[in-house]
Amino acid sequence: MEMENKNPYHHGDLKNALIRTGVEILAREGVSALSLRKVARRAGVSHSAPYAHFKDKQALITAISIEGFKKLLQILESTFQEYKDDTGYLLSETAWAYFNFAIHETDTFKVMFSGILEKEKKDPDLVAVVQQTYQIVVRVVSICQSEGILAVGDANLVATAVWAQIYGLISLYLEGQISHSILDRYNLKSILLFSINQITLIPIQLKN
Amino acid sequence: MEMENKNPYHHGDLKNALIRTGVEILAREGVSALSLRKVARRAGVSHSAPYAHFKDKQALITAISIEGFKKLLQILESTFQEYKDDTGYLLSETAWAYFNFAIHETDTFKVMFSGILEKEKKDPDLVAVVQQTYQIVVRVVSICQSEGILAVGDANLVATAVWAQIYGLISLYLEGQISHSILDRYNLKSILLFSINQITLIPIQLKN
DNA sequence: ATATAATCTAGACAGTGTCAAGATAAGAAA
DNA sequence: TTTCTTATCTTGACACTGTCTAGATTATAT
Repeated sequence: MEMENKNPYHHGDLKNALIRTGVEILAREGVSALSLRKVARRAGVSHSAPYAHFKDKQALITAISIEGFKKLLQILESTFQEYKDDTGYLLSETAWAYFNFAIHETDTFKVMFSGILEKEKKDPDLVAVVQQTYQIVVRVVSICQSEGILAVGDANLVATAVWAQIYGLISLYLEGQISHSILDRYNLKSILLFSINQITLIPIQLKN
Repeated sequence: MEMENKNPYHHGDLKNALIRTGVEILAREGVSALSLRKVARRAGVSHSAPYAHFKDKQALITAISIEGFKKLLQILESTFQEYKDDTGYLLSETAWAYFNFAIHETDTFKVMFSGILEKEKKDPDLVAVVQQTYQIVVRVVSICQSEGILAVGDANLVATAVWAQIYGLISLYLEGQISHSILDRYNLKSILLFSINQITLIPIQLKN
């Protein structure tokens, strides 16, 4: 919670302030409440001030998206550090960390992925941080392969399959597409674990 | 391509006309171009005429969504009929049909699932058709289980896992999150097949 | 100190979703 | 048939939105 004390009547360090405000609105009021004008208003500037720092609304969203990926990256990174030697739990804990992020930062997650960001707009910073996130999955997969937990083969392909599995489950859950009969009978952790174990060669578990 | 010939100066069978127009706009100009006013304009009525038939913009989108699910349902149904006895191909062809639908009707697919439709709004008709779609997956999974292609266990859970796998891959692809190195090396069919085979007990193939 | 560039404001434009009042037609009741 | 009622559709308004232009203000560099 660092603050820029200088309150220069006319300037601040907008850009970052706008991103922060955007992230807040996203977390508090959801993706549908995220408008450029509201961000500007909330940040205490005029409605077209953001255009000095962002080409578009899309550009702001991309910046927010990057912030989200950084946070996710950090979470996955620390999970990796914690379990990189406890290989029996590595995959499941990584998946669970991913899932947790999506559950708790739902709207950020939605903005990071689905719909809003079109694939043409490949901002280099975005691409970079997405790549880093993906690389963690690849690393986890490689270790699991050498431990006999995942089938051998092109680690990139396997990583894509694993990522699709986890991401698919998260998406279906967030969109309320997982049948009630399932949600009533099992908790999320079990469902996730079961799904992952469809992919593993030997069953793995979640810690605690 | 049935048409309502009667062109009653003042009335038609709006509601269906609005849905059709919406579907068209979605297919031709994408989800971001889908506005209530444009649909109305295109259908030749005033901008608030739709409110006689739909509570909301959301309600129109839900109706369009239902239309999409019906189409998907029909595709999966006919794929099922074609391969229900050719069990070696049943799972992969179902998955491929699903994938194809998503590729060709991308924006309809996006509307059907992600983001726009909030999970609170559970229109009974929508829920019903989604259920039917899901049931096909369950049926496919059950057959694959009895053929030793998929692991035994709660068919609902396995179906969820399988669906998550396929849906996840589709989503990642549509959002451009599948790494270039993979897309360059393999074609979509192979990637899909590889992913599914991570889940099967014995390798399956795609026809032709 | 002055010129140049970055930043911010104010105002406008064409869109949007939604609501309220009223016109128009269709169907039911008399 | 004529009248009443209800569904449908139009017009106009309101508060929003993203984006653009012109001008004010400040920082930076010369």
